[in-house]
Amino acid sequence: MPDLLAHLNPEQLAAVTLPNESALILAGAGSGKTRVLITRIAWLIEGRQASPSGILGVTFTNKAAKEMLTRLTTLLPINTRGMWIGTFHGLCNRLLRTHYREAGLPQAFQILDTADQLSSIKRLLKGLNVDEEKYPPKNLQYFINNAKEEALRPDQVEANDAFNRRFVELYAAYEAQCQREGVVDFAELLLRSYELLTRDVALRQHYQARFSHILVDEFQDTNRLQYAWLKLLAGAHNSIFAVGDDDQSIYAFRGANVGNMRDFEREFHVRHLIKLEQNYRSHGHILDAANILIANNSKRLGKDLRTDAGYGEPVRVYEAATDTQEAGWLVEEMRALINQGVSRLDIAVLYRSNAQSRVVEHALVAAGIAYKVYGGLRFFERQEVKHALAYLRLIDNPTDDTAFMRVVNFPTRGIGARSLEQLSDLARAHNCPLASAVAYVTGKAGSSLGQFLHLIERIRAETRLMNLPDLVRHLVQASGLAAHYQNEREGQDRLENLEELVNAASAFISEEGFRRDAPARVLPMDAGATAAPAVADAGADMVDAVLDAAAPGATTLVAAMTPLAGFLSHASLEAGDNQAQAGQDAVQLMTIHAAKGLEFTAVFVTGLEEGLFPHENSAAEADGLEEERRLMYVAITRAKERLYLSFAQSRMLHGQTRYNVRSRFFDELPEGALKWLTAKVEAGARWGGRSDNAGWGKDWFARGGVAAAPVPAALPSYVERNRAAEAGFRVGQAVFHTKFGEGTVTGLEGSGADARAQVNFKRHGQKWLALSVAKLQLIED
DNA sequence: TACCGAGTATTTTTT
DNA sequence: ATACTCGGTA
Repeated sequence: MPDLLAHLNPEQLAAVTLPNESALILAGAGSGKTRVLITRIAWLIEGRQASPSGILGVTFTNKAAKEMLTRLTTLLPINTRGMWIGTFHGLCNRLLRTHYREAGLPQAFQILDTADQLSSIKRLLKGLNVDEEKYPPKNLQYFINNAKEEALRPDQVEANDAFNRRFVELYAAYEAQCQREGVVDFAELLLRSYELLTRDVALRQHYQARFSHILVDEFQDTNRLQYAWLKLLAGAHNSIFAVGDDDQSIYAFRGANVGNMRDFEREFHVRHLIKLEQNYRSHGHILDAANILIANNSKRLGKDLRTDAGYGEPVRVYEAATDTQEAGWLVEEMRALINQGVSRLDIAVLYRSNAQSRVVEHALVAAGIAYKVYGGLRFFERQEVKHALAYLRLIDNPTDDTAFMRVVNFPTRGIGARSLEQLSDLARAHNCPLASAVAYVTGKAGSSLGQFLHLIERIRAETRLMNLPDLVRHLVQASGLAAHYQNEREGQDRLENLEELVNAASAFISEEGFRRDAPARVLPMDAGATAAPAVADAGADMVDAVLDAAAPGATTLVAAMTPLAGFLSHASLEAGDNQAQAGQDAVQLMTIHAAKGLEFTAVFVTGLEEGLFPHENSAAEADGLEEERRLMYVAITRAKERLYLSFAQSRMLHGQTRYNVRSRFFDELPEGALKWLTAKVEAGARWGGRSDNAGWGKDWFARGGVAAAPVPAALPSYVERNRAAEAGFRVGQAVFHTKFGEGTVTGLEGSGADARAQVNFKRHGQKWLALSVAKLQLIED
C-alpha cells in the first residue's frame, strides 16, 4: 500500500484517500488527474473498501477509458474484469444489451452513429412528404438530440407554435421508426438506460447495490442527462468521485453543462472539494500566462496552477503580415527546434478551426517537414467500411432499414430510385421492414429486389457457423464489394480498408475475450425477416448459448452480446483513429479541441486574431467569450517548455482576404511572460486612437472586429473599408432591412461598388448584401 | 446509372 | 478556396 501512495503530492494524496462520500476534485491541467483517479480505484480495492465489481468508472472517450484500464492493470495485479469502466455510451450499451427485454429493445438492436441517424431522418421525411426546405433534416436531428439530452420524450417537449409542434410530431415519428427498425441513436442509449433504471425499481436497486463507488472523469463535460443518469445510479447511498476542471470546459456547444459541477457540489453535499493545483507539465512563464488569462473569466470555481519548474523560456509572440508569412515563420522556428533535438512528435501546431491547417501544411510540405493532421475521416466512417458494416447489420438484423437502403443497390444491381420508392411505400402501407415488403413488389423490380434479399439470406446461411473474422472476410467477397472496388480506379485504398476491417474484427474478438472459434452469431436467423420476433423471445437461451461459446471466465456482460452484435456496437461507438497518416516522426497539426488532454514540448498557437480566435460566432452565444478564453487556456497549457503565439494582419478565408486585428487575448496575458519577436504595436496607435475597452455587450466583437480592423494604408481596400465604416457599418452594428427585418452585421468585404455586408437577420439568418443596392438602415441603441 | 455543373456553406466534436 | 450536395442530362 505505501507503494501505491508514494510520490503523490499532499493534495493528490488527500483526494486518493478521501472517505467514502461524494467529492469533487478540481484538477487543473497537467496536475495528474488520471493518476489520482486510478490510484483512488486501486487504493479502494487494495484496502478492501470496494470490490472490483463495486467500481463504476465513467469517461467520455474510449481512449480515456482504455488508458484508465491499462494503467490500472499495471498498478494492481488483479483482474479488472468485474469493474465497469467505459464511456457513458459504452456502459449504457452494456446495460441495454444485458436487459434488452426490460428496455423494450430487440436483442440484436443496433446503434446509429450521427451519419446513420441523419440518413434515417432523411428517409423518414421523404416518406412523410415533408418539405426538407422547411424542415431541414439537420435541424430536426439537432432538435431530437437536444430533447433527448434533456430527457424529454415527444409528449414532454413544449411546443408553442405550429412549427415546433411539427418538429415534435416528426420526433415522435422518428422514434416509432427507430423502434420498428430495432435501432437506437447515441442519445437514445443514454435516455433508454436512464428510463430503464427509473422505471424498473428492482433493476435500479440491483445496480445501486452493486456500484458503491462511482468515479467520473472530465466531469465538466457532462450534459444534463448524463448527470441525471449518474445521480440515479448513485441513489441515496453511493458516492460519486467527480474529477474535472471548469476552466477546461470547451464543449458547451454540444451540450456539456459546466453548471453540473456546482449542482453536484450542492446536491451531493460535497464536503471535500480538493484542488489539484500543482502542475507537472509546464514551465513557469507558460503557467503564468495561463493563470492570468483565465482569471479574466467570471464564472469560475477558482484555481491557480503552480510549478516547481523554473520560469523557463518566455512565451514568444509573432505578428505576421499574412497567414503565409505566419506559416513560413513557424516552419523556421520549428526547424530550429528540431535542430536543437526536439522530436517532431513533440511539436504541435494548434489552431481554432480546421480550415487553418491548409496554409501551414503548404509551408511544411515546402520545407520537407513530415507532419500529421488530426481530424479527418475515421476508420469506421469510411464509405467502404460503412457499406460492409451495413451488410453485417442486415445479416444480424433484417429490420434495419437504414442498412438496407445503404447497400440495396451498392454495388449497383439495377435497383433504381423508382423501385425503392415503390418498396418504401409498400413497407409503409404494410407497416413492415423494407426487407419484408420486397414480397409485395411485382414485376422486374420485384425480382431484382428478391435477388438482393436472396443474396443476404445466402450469406447469412453460409456464415452461420463462421467466427467473426471469417464472416467479415466472406461477406466482403460475397457482397460484391471486393469485386466492385477491384474494378474501380481509385479502389485500392478501399480494398485495403476492407482487409483492415477483417483485422479489426479479429482484434475485437481477442480484446473482448471471445473464444476465437465462437460463431459470430449464435441463433439461426435463416428464416430472414420473419425470424426477428423469435430472436427477441429467445433472450435467455441466447445468453446461455453465448456464455457457452465464450471464453471461460468471460463476464456475462460481454457474453450478453454475440460477437457480431458486439462488433457492430464497437464500430458505432468507437469510430477509430482519425489521423491522416499514422506512424513516423511527424509534427502534429490539430485544432485546440483535439489537443485537449495532450501535451507537447513545443506548441504553436496560430491565428490569434479577433474573429478567428475568439471566433466571431461566439459573440452571439451566451458565455461565448468565456468559452473561447477557456479554449485559449487549454491551448496554452498544452505546452511544456516552449510556447509560441502568432497572428497575421491578413488571412485568406473562404476565398476572401480578411484583415484582422490581433486577438484581445494578448491584452490579457502578463507582459512579463511574453517576448515579442515583432514590435508590439499598441492598440491605440494602430487604431487611430480608438482603444475603447468597455465591457462586452452585444457588440463586444465590434471593438476589435473585422470591419474596425486597421488595414495598412497601402492595401487597396482600406479607403473603401473606411468609407463603409464612416457610413456606420461595422461588425456588431444593428441594422434594419425593409424585407428581412432586423439583423446584426457580422462581416464586411469588398470595396467601392462591390462593398458587401454580411448580416445575420433575426428571422432570415445570414445574408450577404451589396451595400450599394440593399437599403440597410442603421439602428441606434 | 454516371457524371457534370450550379449552388451552397463552411467553429469547435465524442459517442 | 474548397468541399460537398443536388438536380439535370448523356
